[in-house]
Amino acid sequence: MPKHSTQADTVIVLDFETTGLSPDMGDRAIEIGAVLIEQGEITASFQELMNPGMKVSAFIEDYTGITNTMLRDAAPCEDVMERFSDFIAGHNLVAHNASFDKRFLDAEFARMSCAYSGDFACSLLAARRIFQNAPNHQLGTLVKYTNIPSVGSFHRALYDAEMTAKLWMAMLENIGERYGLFDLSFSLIQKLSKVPKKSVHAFLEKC
DNA sequence: TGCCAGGCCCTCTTTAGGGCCTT
Repeated sequence: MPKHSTQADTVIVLDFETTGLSPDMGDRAIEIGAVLIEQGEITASFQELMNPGMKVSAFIEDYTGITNTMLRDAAPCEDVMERFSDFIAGHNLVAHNASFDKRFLDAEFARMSCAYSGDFACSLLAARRIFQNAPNHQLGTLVKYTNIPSVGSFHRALYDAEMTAKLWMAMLENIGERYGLFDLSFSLIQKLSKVPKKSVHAFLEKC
């Protein structure tokens, strides 16, 4: 879908579980989870395990709870990513530490000559500016810090995507209440995420 | 043989180093 047709009032929040940290070093995706936010509510979701064609390490099995046995019968990455491409078509994208998920999305899509039209925003960069007093900016810490109810398992793709989506909405609400901004655009949060921390207040005052 | 990420961001900075965050 051409870039100019990206829907401005919706966003997809996504999270990858992977075999490691770097697609450039041969790491692959093993699970994708995502939710669609429309008008402040989660209205759709996507979750699939995928077979990376290699064994995952004991560390990854322990870290994610995703075992080699679970992946043995999963669909190949290419099949899952083709379905995921349809799910995200036309939407802007959000992830916690988006540079990580963007690298894997780009790498998996590059293997199948697939592209996407949306822009990325990073909930980690935004949270570092909006919640400057949080103990740290790991997803789990921010979920507790913002009193988001949490009853699932972190480090599974759909749950992390859901928690990131709720964090994203909490950040929009926080800015809205503090600065009287109730028509926050995706691009404004992108710009906020590049503002020096000490200039965040002045930036939002001008909006 | 041994090693292996990358981007952001702060500071004791910019001719650099190291912590944070993601799996």
